[in-house]
Amino acid sequence: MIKSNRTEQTIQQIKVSVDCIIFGFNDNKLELLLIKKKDEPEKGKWSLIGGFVGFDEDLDEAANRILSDLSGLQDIYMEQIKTFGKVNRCSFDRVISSTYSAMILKSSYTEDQIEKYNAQWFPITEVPELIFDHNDMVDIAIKRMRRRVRNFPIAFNLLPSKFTLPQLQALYEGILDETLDKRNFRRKVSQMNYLVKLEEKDMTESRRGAFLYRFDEAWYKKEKHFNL
Amino acid sequence: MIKSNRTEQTIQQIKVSVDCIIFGFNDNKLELLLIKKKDEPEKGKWSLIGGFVGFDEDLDEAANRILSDLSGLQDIYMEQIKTFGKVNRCSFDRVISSTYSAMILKSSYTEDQIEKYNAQWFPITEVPELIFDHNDMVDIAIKRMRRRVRNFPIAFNLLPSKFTLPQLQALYEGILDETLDKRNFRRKVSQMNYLVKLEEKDMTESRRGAFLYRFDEAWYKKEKHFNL
DNA sequence: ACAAAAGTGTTAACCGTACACCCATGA
DNA sequence: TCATGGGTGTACGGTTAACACTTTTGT
Repeated sequence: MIKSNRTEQTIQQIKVSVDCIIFGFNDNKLELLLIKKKDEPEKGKWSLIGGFVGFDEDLDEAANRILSDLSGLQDIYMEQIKTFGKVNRCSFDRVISSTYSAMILKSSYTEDQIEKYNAQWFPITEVPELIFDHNDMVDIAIKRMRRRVRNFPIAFNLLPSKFTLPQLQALYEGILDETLDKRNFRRKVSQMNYLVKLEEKDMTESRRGAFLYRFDEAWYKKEKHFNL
Repeated sequence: MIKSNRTEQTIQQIKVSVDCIIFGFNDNKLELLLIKKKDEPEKGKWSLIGGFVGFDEDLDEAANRILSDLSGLQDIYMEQIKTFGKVNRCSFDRVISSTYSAMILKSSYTEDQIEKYNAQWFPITEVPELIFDHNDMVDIAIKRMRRRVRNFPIAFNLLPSKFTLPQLQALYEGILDETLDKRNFRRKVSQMNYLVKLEEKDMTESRRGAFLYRFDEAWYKKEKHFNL
């Protein structure tokens, strides 16, 4: 990083924000958390969860603080996706924005919070028109997430800590928006030793019941191989 | 992007910069373009090619302007890698920096320019200590580039427009820092129809001569499949 | 007994990898 | 003729993809 010969004044006017793309899972579909803007600019329109970065906070920290401020969600691990920096991306100000994305267990975000924060879940096939370039952000985040979800165990946050294989498969089918072969899917799962079959069954979905599984994170960290 | 309740004052003090990670290829090895800082802060130390983003330029444009200003290299297609935003990443100022990376034909950057801009190529195995978090930036860029180079035809800029297969293979071996099987490599190449074998031979490297090939970009865009 | 979801194996195609010799040429 | 780098094919193992029936249990 080198100082250019542009004046400090010019430089200072760029603002830095973060926008959070939060995925949840419901009814076998992927959903996206959006909020309705209460203030200008763009009051009343739908938006990602975003805000300005504080002078004294890391970019990553800012993402978490903003998510927590505007949704009540805390300690969510988010990954940086991309930084958007077109001059006119935001109508009234010069703002560059780094996007961060996470997947969460939808039930960790209560109806109370939804009302309190003026938020709403949207199926990703029905994302409304968003402010600025937020629709582009969402598109990129979805693509990236679909790529990563097959190679990293990032989707287990979208399920309870004990889950059945039909649930897991439905999750993957919902995320990827394609059907998967049940036997091939289960074979792959059975190769991942850190997906631990429990004694218990979940009896709510069928008469026969389906065995519950658990994702053993510590174990995964030793194997570091994931493929679905 | 939503306004937080932090004051505008606080917000304005964050500066936005871009750092460029430029790879070149020489003597079968990957090299990295660095410049020696002429001014404070960190005068005399090695640094990536970086600078502040202008108020009136897109982030992508800024990357190109800065690269051009500080190295003389023009119209290079760069990809955004990641944005670094730790509070203390830069010793004296609050600066967040987006990194961009490109691979260029080293001979397009003349000795004249190198002297003029106080720049120098370093083998990537011998990158010196850089200012701030620039070494981290380089590490991430190299990893990402090695991943991408196998799936996208981004390395052809490092070769003349006509090249031989031994050249191409040496390029890949140099970039990846591993040896590749000649027959497997050539089989893959022969499956990519947009790598067009010419009638001509290059006679400079051997008595027998090696056939020249050409990368047909338009053709590639139809097939969109690359794997080496 | 039947409906509804859970669970289970085999085969064929494909892809990645390992491996060794002949060819063309100029000196 | 020999030294040098260019060029070629095959066999094995692992991975993916396609495919249909049996099991359990509550009603």
